[in-house]
Amino acid sequence: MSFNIDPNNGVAIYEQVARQVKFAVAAGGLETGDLVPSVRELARDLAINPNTVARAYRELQTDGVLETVRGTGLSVTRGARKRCQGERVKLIRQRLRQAISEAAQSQIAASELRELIEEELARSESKES
Amino acid sequence: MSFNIDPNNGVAIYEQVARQVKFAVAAGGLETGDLVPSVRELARDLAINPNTVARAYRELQTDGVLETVRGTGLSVTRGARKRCQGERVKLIRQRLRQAISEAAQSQIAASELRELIEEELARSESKES
Amino acid sequence: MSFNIDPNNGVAIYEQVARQVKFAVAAGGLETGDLVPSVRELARDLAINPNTVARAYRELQTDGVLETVRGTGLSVTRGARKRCQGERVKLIRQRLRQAISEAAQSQIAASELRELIEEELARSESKES
Amino acid sequence: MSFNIDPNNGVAIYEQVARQVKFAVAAGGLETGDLVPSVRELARDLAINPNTVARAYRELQTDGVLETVRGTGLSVTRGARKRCQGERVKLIRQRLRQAISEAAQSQIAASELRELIEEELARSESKES
DNA sequence: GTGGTCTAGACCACC
DNA sequence: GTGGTCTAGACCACG
Repeated sequence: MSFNIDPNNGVAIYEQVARQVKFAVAAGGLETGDLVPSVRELARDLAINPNTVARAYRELQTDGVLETVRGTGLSVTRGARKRCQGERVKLIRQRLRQAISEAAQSQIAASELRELIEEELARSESKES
Repeated sequence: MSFNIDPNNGVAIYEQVARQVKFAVAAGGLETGDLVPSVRELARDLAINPNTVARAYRELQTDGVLETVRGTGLSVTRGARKRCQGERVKLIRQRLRQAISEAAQSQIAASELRELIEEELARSESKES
Repeated sequence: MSFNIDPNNGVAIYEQVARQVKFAVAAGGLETGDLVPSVRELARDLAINPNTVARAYRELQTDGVLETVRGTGLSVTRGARKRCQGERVKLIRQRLRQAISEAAQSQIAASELRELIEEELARSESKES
Repeated sequence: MSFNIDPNNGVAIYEQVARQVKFAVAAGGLETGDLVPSVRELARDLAINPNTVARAYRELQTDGVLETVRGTGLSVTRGARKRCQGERVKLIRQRLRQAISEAAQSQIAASELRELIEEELARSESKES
């Protein structure tokens, strides 16, 4: 359950946090009743402001993924896993669809698109390592 | 050269305008020396704020796609087509980079990502035909 | 559409703001497409922090009551009125549920509770007239 | 003297405990000189934090309902019953008044309010059984 | 001008 | 210790 935040990828930080919690729930890393890291702890770990974490957690509450346990923390709800599982791939599909649509508008063929994604994959892998 | 604007697709309106001009140039719909519609006219046609069109045209001037013709309007520059054709790929790269970054956060491996893009490509092709 | 805020009535300020907007929509004081006061303006008028207003408006967006009009402001959505009229009852239901739960803890029977509510209804009616 | 705790009804748990002790005293379930369960025992029975019970008992001491008996525990004071009897209905009245006031703001008529409370009563009864 | 995001720091109730 | 709320002030993109 180690999150990584990219502050410059266009997606709001609180949104990145919320997503990664959802993905952890979907993957089983967080199960029903588990407590998520405290606002302050996660903020410290990710080197971001506690309010930003709080906002992510608030969003997860309204999405029915987390619920408060008074004076204790925030725990994963019963139906959370099911709710989260759909989202993982769905999000990426959306992005890819957008990219493909824009590529089509620019008259870029599928073969060229495949080359581009291979180049970008290679680029990101070299960056990670 | 009929543009369509989607005010809620996440992309800034001025950006959508600028792109579609660039695509028109890249595709040959607008050739060297052609005049683009006046700010007021295009704003009226697209039902958007003239400032927004002005900003798009300003961006296109900065990018060397358009140039002012004194007392006449804005025309497509000589090197514009070539320049726009390169831009074409740049935007897609950006999108793909974003998708890859998000996929990594969702713990989606490169192989799975390749599968997804193949699925989405197939999907878009079937939709076109 | 004049709001009044009571900072010490136990209900969060942002919640009071959100409710009063909802009630205004439900009552027809704000119609589809109307722009709500800007974050800064309302904050000034109510003498509260702009972030607090922003939070109320954000809640109203996730509730589907408001939507952003880029660079312009926030407008009332199409289905908002209907949605708000439903919310109206929902809020009261919540309150009643709370009262019933407390009554049960005090071992107050349903019949006694009915009597109490009749008394209080009579009391409020006499007060109004 | 079996208490029931609803951790999500908006009322603080220690407050729920304190109230139910008061109601037990008012109803005669606890008489002058009776010892209340120890902090640890009650905490175990209700599956809540001992600190929470301790806080409830502290409040009851401040309210003059309980007093310490050295080396023994906490016992019900002499004047406690009379003191507690007034409170039972008072709290519910407060809640109902609040609900009625909010209903009025939302333009919900008395008749509709009666329907709502009947529905909620039915709902809570079905839930109990 | 508009909303959106983030940071910083404070206070509160609750466990 | 926990989350919830509020304030203050900054920066950004957009129209």
